[in-house]
Amino acid sequence: MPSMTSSDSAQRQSNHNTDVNQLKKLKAEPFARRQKIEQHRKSLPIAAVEKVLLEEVRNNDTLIVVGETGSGKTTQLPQYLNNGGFCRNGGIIGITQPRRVAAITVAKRVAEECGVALGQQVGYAIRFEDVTSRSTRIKYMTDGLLLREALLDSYLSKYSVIIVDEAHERTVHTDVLLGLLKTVQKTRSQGVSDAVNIDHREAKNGMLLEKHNGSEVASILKQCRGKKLSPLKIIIMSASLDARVFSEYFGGARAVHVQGRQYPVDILYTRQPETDYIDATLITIFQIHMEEGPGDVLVFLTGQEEIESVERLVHERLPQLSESKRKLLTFPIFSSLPSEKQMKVFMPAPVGFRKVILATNIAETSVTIPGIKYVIDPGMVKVRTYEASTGIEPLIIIKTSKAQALQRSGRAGREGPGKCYRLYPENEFDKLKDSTTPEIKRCNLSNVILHLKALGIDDIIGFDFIEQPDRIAIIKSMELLFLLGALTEESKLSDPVGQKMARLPLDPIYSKALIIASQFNCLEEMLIVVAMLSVESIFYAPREKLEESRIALKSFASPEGDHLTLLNVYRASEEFLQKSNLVNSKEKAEKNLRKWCKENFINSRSVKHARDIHSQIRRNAEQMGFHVTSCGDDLLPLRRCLAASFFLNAALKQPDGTYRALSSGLTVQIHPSSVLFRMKPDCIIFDELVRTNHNYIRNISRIDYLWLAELAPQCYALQE
DNA sequence: GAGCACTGC
Repeated sequence: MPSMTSSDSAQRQSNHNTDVNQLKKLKAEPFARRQKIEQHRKSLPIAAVEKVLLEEVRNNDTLIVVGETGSGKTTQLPQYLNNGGFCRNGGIIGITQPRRVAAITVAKRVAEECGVALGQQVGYAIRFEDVTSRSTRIKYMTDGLLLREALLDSYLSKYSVIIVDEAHERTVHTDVLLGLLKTVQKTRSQGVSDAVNIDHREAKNGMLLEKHNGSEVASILKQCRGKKLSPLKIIIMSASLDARVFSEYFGGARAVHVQGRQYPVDILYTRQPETDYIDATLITIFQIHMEEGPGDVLVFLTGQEEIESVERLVHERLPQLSESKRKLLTFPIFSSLPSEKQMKVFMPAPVGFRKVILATNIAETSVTIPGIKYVIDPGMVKVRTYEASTGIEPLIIIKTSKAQALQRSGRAGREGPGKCYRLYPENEFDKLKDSTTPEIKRCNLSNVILHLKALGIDDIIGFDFIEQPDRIAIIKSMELLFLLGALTEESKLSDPVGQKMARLPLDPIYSKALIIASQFNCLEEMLIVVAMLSVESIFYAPREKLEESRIALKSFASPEGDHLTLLNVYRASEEFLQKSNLVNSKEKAEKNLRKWCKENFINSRSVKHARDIHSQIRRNAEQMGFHVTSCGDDLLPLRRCLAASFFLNAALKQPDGTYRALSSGLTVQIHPSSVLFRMKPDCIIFDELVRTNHNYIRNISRIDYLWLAELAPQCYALQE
């Protein structure tokens, strides 16, 4: 699957200025192609109900659209609304997606269907990338991005319609957005009288913004005071057959069902429950290979370890088959797999060969692999959970939900009729939960709370969520925010600390670290550390090259800990890139950087991501008036700032070499990947606590015990 | 002396 690069986006941005050329190109476009697009649009199931849909949207403020895969709802409905006059008076139709790739690919498709250049009437916006312009009327975006926009414009006043797509996935962002939209819709329909009440908060946000963006804020304020806000239309789109939850949440909103277009998939169950689903998976793979016609196989497993062991077992058993039957190739895919290896699943198998794709959940929604005819679903999934009492978020393996099983089997019917092998008996299916527990019920809520508070929503427990999060989880997260100084004793967002933390797109602890660092002249360094902590693992150590990777790591290692080590890695990569830039083109320099990363056992995707985050938060920090200064060679202030922000994650060495986490009282161990694994300093702070065989802490720095009482007196007092 | 699903700002 083609991935976006920043150079792509730069090119697209420059396209905005070449309308004339675009027009010429469009005029020259073959008539046949346009006709083909029109034909395709008319053939979609949703086309049959275009008039009904427009009528329903005109007559109702909120509408639920239930459409299965292939209905065309995501690409067509916004076009219908645009043609139906819903963008009159300059209103924008916003469509939110849970994933970035979806926002990009759908926007591209719709721009093509409309015959316009991407970024003009049709565009998209995701983090780090805004491909929209003043003329954009249909805007695809991630739901998280719209939530961010709401912090600057709490009425979402530029949108006439907001469509929340894939609402059935129930991500945290979707759930918070639904709650917000409900409030915004109410306020906007009440019009100008109530708007005045919120002006106070607008003004407060405005204060923060004025330094860099006074005109934008002024215009929002003017909009709110001067004119009556137009009502907001909300459309919730879901693929789940049960629209009731959404309908009830929006006061009995009407629901329209749109036919999907999928090929039939035969569902096969086992007669008996399987005791070992890995073994059952293997048997099924070979059964399909020996007995079924051509077509590739997609197997859903829970994680990297399972994928690698199934792959090994398949190759062990393959030689037992007759030579003509050995034409079977396996391809693993999971998110942490380097992208060049991920790409391989998209390549067609050589003639006569059958591809077996061993995938995690990534193949459920995030990537669509062509050629799949058979799906093997053992019915298990690995999910992150949240323990409010300890704050740990352990990963556990559980049974899938019915909705998930349906989603998986649907992967076999995209190009023709298919088969799905569920490795459990049919009566087990009936016992599965209808849908997956919404993320908001199993995650840390500190960011959600910070966000809602910044939107002026103070009563979190009383907030009208579509599904209420755990009361205890809310209270725990509020406690954390209070200890970080983001909330006052009255649970109000503090000014300026809480206000500033809410504006940064980071974990609250990281935001706090930036605020403290700005006061101790080491913001330059902290911006790098926080960016590096925000991405997936920076180092990778393939089993076969363990020793080599260890030597590579040593050249960056700091005796003070992992935070300074990450700083060293970032600086080394920057230095390499700058030197390379002097003698190479930008593309060549980036390619060289990837090579440098590989040689040093560093994940180049993570470094790229960290650089993007770094430039974003650096800009944010400057906009908020922070002084980005460096502490130079003396990194003591940086370590003190780490202690002052990560004080809740402090741990003390015990006589047996394990550590005691001070706030939770848990016994923890330094993860073997840490540079401090052997050093074992007396007092440390850590970034993260993960539970596997032990309670492991990761990303650790040595600190002085006395700093805790000095820098976090709200938590620690010196004992006599 | 270890292995962590997937997203997102």
